[in-house]
Amino acid sequence: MLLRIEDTDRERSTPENVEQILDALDWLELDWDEGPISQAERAERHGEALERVLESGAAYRDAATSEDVAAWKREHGNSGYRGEPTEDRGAAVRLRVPDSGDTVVVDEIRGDVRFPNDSQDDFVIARGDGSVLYNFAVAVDDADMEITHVIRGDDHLSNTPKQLLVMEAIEIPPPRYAHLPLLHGPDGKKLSKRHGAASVQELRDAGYLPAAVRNYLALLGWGTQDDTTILSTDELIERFELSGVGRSSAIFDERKLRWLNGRYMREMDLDSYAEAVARHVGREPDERLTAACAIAQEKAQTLNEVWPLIGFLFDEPETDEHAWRKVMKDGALPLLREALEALREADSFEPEELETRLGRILAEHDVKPGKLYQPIRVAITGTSVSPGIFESLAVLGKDRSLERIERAVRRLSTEAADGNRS
RNA sequence: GGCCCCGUGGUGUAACGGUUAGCACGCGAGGUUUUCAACCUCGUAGCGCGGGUUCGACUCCCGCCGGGGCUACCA
Repeated sequence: MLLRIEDTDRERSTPENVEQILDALDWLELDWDEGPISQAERAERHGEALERVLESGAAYRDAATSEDVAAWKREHGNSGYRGEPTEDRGAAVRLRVPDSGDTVVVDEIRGDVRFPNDSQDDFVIARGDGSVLYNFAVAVDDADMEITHVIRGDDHLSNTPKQLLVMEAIEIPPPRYAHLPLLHGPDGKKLSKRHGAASVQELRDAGYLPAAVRNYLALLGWGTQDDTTILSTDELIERFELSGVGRSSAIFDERKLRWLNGRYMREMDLDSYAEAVARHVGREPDERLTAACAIAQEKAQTLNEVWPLIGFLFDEPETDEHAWRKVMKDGALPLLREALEALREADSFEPEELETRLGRILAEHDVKPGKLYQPIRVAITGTSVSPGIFESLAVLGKDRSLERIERAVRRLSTEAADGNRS
């Protein structure tokens, strides 16, 4: 099965444009091929095919401009435009569409879709300068490249009869067609590069995993009989059926993608996880990063969320003043001082020992865990949200932990003194 | 305007002539808990409308309404 990748965005394909699409395919870990025919060769074949249809009478030159056609339509109602053949070599070339009958698209997903020929214009297949237009070019390419399946967005369904008509004119057999439901943005309009929010590049930058994106996308417009949600790529390949694809368009829901991505993130093995995080934040994976990932893996739904959780282990954190004010009050200072002592005496600085030592303080004063742990958290991470407190301390290490808590104690003391004075 | 496609909760879907219309995300409540997540339990909400066909319609037919796509000497 040879499948043509079709950019559904209505832009002229520029090299940058194509580059982007190929990048996206690579990121999604999808295989692709440049195809058997070069760009130059294609142009040549288009020219040949054009000559052929002109000679056979399947197409003709017509001097009418688009304004002329519009005027013609106003006069003749909504039936398809038919032009007047001219000898003018500079005129555009139109394909002669039959006056009666239907052109029927046999679609693997939608069944037979009939398009009445009398409502179809004799459409332009080549400009006055001889360059061919999309609907003509793809039909010729499909034949030349021996494309067997054209699987593309629903927005191309109405183009298909034109392409079919072209293939009929140049006497080549059509490929099989399957028109997938379109993806819509939250605004209900078809998703395109303009939507940004859901382009593959955006998804990558937002920290989603290729496997999760593949899983999520497959579920838009398609589902298994038992409605399974989590499907590995192997399972996807195993279970996917074109015939099972739905017909209605789907709205892209990033919240569900987030959830799904979180599942994939949590199930990754630590090394791949650290590697993915490293690549995402532009660092080299090392032992420290791996240790950091180990304590954050349960908490992040996207790669973007990882660094905010572990950044404090690498750089001096900036203090979230809101969190500070919320946490550093009433009993915080004395508890923090005690914690400092307890931690100083710790020799292993393993999570278990830290929990024991700090737990003792809790028991002595009969305070809720949050009263002690939140101040420590803000002291060492700068924020009130972080991985588990014992793990965080352990990975940060004794010296740096003590240093940061000391600093917090100093600041608190100063603030208390200032408070008393005023 | 013309041609075409589509219509199950907020979202993605399952069931396709007979079910209390299932599942997942989200949302809400509770539990667990050192924060945030995660996790567990319970709950919330749907067959666009109107006619047929049928003993029986979400499922079949027609109409309407709604959404979308195409309608370039663009791709």
